[in-house]
Amino acid sequence: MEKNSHITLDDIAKRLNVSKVTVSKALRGHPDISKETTKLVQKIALELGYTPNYMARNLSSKRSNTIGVVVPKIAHFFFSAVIEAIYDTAFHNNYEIILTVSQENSEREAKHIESLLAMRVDGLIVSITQQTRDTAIFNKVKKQGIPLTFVDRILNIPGANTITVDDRGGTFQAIEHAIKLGYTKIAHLAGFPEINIGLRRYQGFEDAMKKNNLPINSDWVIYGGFGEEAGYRGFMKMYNSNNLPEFIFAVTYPVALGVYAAVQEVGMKIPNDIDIMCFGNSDVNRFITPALSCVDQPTEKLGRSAVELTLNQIKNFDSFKPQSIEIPTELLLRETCSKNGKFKSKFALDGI
Amino acid sequence: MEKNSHITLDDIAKRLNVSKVTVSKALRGHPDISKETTKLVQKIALELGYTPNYMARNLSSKRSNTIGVVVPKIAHFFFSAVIEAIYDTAFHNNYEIILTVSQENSEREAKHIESLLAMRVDGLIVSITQQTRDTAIFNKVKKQGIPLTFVDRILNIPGANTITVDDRGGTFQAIEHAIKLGYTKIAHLAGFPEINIGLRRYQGFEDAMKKNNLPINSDWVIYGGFGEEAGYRGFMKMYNSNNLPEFIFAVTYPVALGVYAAVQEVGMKIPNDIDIMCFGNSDVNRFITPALSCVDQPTEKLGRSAVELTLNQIKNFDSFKPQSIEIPTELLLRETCSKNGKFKSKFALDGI
DNA sequence: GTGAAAGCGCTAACAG
DNA sequence: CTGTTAGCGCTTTCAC
Repeated sequence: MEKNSHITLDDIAKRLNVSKVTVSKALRGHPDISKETTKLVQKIALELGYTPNYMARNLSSKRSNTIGVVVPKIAHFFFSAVIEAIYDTAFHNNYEIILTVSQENSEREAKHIESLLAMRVDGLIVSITQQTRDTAIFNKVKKQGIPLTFVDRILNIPGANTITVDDRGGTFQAIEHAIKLGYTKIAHLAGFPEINIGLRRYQGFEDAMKKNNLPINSDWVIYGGFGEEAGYRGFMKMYNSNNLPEFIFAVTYPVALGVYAAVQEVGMKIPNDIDIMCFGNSDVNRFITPALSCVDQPTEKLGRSAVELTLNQIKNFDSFKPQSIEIPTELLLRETCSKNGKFKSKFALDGI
Repeated sequence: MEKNSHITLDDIAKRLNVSKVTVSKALRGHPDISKETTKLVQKIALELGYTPNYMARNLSSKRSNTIGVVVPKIAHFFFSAVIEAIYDTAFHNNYEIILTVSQENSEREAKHIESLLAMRVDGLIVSITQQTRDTAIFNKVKKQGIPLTFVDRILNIPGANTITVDDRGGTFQAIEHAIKLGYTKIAHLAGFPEINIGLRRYQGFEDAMKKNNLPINSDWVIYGGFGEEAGYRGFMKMYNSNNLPEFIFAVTYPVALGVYAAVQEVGMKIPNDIDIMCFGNSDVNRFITPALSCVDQPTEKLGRSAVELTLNQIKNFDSFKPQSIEIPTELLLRETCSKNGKFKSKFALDGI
């Protein structure tokens, strides 16, 4: 029960009358050491309850077997799913993850990155905050030669990898679907244009409208953020000006939920009075009434690719060329924006 | 851009013709060093882009300023909220968190704990998997003198702290509420009795039934797990035996969602044909129709307390006595189990 | 196959 | 106030 009473290599070595080098090698299964010695060492190590000291190991080997991760939020469907995939992939590659949370605060983000550098992570995976504009800290990361991969919310840093979903194409597909259903008066609650996902999703909207020769009504393109309030306010603005569209595409699912709230408040009904769809899936999309159709982001693939790409760069540092990967999305039709009724029940349970 | 070209204390020392001890102290703001030297050192450190090496620091100081965390899941409302609180609290105390995810797999849990021990975390916070029965690894943690705090899903380990919510009292309150509304035929979908939350919630159910002289019908106490399928199967079992209760208390919200699915499938309606409530809140509770009343767990407080307690033990190692904290819950009434209609609209947005 | 020597970058203890 | 000495526990040459 004593504090700081750890068994060391030397303890094992003395017990067996060998040197600690032998023990070190045996424990790592180095071919230098004979089978018998190796077995013996491992037996004693177990017996003594030896726990290696990674700090010492990493200090002398100059690698940490660790990837640092910075995300803006955890308690959010998208991020928690991506994070889970990151953890899984790292685990299967025998790497540790050190996760930090910026809480959408860019100063905190920078602090976390400093810490991660100080911990000598072998690579870094970042999804930036909504407010990140300064690139200094990221340039520092690259200057120290640390592989850097941006996920979903990206920055243009020379030498960094980026992994995004096809925001533009996914949105395009969704809008085209709405148009095929007969909608022509189409609104877009668009987040912020300074953030890449806001910009790209808007472009997809624009693409689809142009291709179908539909006018873009500037009253129906509303910026204001990615949260519920943005959706609520966005709808109310259109409602109060007595100029409502037939269909709304929301930049995120919380924005769509804000619209649901506003629509109910004014006594209208989705999807009959006004129809809606959004970018991004969540549990709520599935269970809300009417169930909310959306552009589904492959979170698992995003997280996995981020780790694999970073690992790849760590292991092939000299020959590696920075990559930008864009992952396709899928249209997930439920009760909204889906007149044909070909959707699964929202209560359909997986595997039953 | 070179790999592994880090500035060290010595580099700064040589530049200023002082010893590296002076630099080390100056950088940490040690009172030994004069204001001018300190300032000068900090200036040069910044200029050179110095990043301290925590591995070296921790190796020699024998502390890591780090708390290890093991949770069964991330992409789950309850855990992601607790984790976020853990991160926040650690951040404000200048501690780092190393989070690992067991994916409800006890072998993986043990592996992660070994890693965290090897990283020499100063303390450990754990919420065990559904299948954890073996206590060996936790005893090892205590043997190494590492402060250990269990959160929500606990194990009985001598010397460990536990932080739980009042599962028994919260359930009691919920069942009493249902009884006051006039229900007497009450069912409980109860998870697994081997897990503390399963056991405690069942006890709360039992308490309320006994106190109100209501019989407990063994056909209406159904075990089977904490997920959606458990809820689906539990309801179907009662339905198929032509013996339905008036009210169901679900051990978790996924179990309740499974019941929603089953109820819809057989063409019944909640809350008129059968009413329901559950332990645990989530976004879905709020947005589903009818909105699902529940026992609300104070996730923020759980996470915060876990970190504070662990930190307390780290800092007062010798005088510290292990603690068991139980945090009260709150009844959160929405559209189910709430005949008086005094609930807020499910679409009510915070702060609007 | 095995081990002795050197050092990773830093901090703690003590001496000046 | 500043510097010297000695490690922390491990891995990496390079001899034997």
